[in-house]
Amino acid sequence: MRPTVIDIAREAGVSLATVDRVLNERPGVREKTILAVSDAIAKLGYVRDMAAANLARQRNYRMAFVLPDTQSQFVQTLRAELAIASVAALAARTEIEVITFPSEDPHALAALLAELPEKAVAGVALMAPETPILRDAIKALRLRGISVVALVSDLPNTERDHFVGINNRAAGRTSAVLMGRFLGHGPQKVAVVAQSMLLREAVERRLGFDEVIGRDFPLVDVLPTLESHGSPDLLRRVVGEMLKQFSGVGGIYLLGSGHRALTQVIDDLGLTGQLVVIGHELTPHVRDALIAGKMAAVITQNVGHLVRSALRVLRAKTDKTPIDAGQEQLRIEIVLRENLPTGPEEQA
Amino acid sequence: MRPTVIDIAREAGVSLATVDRVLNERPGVREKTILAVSDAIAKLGYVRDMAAANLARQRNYRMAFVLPDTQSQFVQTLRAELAIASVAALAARTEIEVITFPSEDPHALAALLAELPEKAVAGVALMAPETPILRDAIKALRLRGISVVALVSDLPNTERDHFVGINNRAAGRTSAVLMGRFLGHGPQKVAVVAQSMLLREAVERRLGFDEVIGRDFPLVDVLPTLESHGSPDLLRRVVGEMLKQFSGVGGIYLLGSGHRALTQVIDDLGLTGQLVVIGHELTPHVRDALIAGKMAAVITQNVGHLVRSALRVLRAKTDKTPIDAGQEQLRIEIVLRENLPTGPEEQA
DNA sequence: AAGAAAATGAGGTGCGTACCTCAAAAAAAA
DNA sequence: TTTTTTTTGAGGTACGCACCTCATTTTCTT
Repeated sequence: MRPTVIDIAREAGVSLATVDRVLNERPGVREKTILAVSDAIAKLGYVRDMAAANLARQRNYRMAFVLPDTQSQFVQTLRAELAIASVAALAARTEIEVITFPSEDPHALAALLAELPEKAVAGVALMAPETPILRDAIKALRLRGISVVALVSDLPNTERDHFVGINNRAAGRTSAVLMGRFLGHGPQKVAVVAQSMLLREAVERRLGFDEVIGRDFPLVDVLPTLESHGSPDLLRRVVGEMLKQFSGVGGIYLLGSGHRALTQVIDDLGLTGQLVVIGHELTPHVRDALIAGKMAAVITQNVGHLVRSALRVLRAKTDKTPIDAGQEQLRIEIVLRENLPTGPEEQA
Repeated sequence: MRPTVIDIAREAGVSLATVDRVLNERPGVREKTILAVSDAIAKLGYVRDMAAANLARQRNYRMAFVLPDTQSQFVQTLRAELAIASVAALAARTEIEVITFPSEDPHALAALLAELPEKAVAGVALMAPETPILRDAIKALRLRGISVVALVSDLPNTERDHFVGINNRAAGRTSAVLMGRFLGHGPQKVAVVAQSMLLREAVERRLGFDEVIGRDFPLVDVLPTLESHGSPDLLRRVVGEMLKQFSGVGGIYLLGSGHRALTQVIDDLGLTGQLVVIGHELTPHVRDALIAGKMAAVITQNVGHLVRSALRVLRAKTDKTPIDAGQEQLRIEIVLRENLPTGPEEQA
């Protein structure tokens, strides 16, 4: 039979009230008594029943997910996963609130964060670029006892409790190995396309990519980054020009997610299948491109895991419970057509 | 405020006892009343608090993991992950019992399974090859209300509730794509090495491998499978002979996990770095081989996720709760040196 | 309509924990 | 020592639910 607080009290020779004071770190207990209780806990192998504890505590975890108003497929996927997780979270007395901020306005973001304490939020998962204002806002949240988790892109110079996401530099390195090996032998050129090099992730991936190409694939020449600034037309134009201008381009590396305009311009030039196209984020369009053979590989992270991991970490932080590092480490996933996760049902 | 059973009773105009009868599917309630309660549940958006329910139920989930006595690194990793999961599971009132059976004795396995009902086990996760005797044993377990989950290798013709693991055929296909692309152009030969082709996984992977090589890489010639039968010496000899006999061997595909003897024989012949070696299961040795550049890629599944998924599925089955297909779908992971998980623990 | 059967209600207890109050005991300070 | 302060104990209530009993009401049979 699993030991309960009553067993601990008996074993330690103290009352239930004292055990309770020790367990919940309430004041008014001598060091000696705390030790006696701790010993009893260790001896009996007591594990606190968090379910019962939370029930008694009447604790309702309100967690906020703060996301930019970007219309990208990645953020949309994230929102979709959040919607799914919300349902499941309800059964674990956790409520998820999704808050959207204007992606270009750090002040608005800070203002939204400042409102959180009044909403009785226990933790915040935040996907936003780091700015001085944001640093202050996070500091303020932490001071009010609200846990903060950086989502997707890290906020290394802030006081966030944790980062949930992948190492983008390593993701870039992974892309480079695949690109280099898929290109095969002989001198080749690789074009790099990004939405904007102002994005931290893009910069980090590019760094990792260049690092490995330079080290392991000396015959591969990486061209300067082309920026689309979110415009399909611009993307089409710059890529089109690049492909006409440079001969010997064997691959295209997308620092962001694959876009319809990109595969289309390749199609238009009759180059489909001749270029090794590698990108990030397994969005619906990228999925199609993989199946159609228009992209060779995608480096991604499992957005479902991302959301669940953020939730678990936030819960652990508010419960002051240790987190399982192995479980929370997100993998840099390589997806080819052949290991594309199928829909909900695949298992034979 | 989240609705409780009391709210449901008030809304439906019935007593608490009736709501309870409906919720727990106890007899003695008219169809009409059941509907009234269901409507109230739907209207209020009631979600049963499983934590409180299980607390009241005094439910202790005893789950058995039945594994072969194989000394392979994969099974060892599995055991290690189970040990980790046991600690975490305890906090969720779940006890894990690991049972070992002699891998070559289906009767002994069946006998062990037959003992489970007396142990008050709620569910079983089973890693074993399918035999007629096993089919009967599983059927008997199901009849006694015990959930059965197939682990790692599926038991498709049995009455198992669920399969937790990857599709090995798809894993073989994935290996083939990498092998084909890594080999580059020109005619090449690929050797295939397995412990034994009696293992279902090995057969399925080989099928998937041949399928894709035959379809997408017509210039690649896949040699017959070499079997090591678990003996490092035999492995060394057959691979050594093969490499001397055939010229133009550019790659080796390991249907199982990488073994020290294999990389050694390649070393001895001075072929390290010249062969594309691809295998399965990220065991400690394979990890080293990746870092040293002796293996190009590993196709694997996350054993931590495997264990946690099996546990979640077993819980869901005993609770008669729906399972989240998205979360339980295990990914076919591709691991290169550059995206090797850096976590504190090993993953296989 | 009377009796039998089925459905429902009222109320209680317990699961393991949190948190509260008030009195009593022990330790520290005077 | 006495007084003050600190520590501890005893006991209660609550959380949301499961499960039990027994009385009462409703519905079905004949």
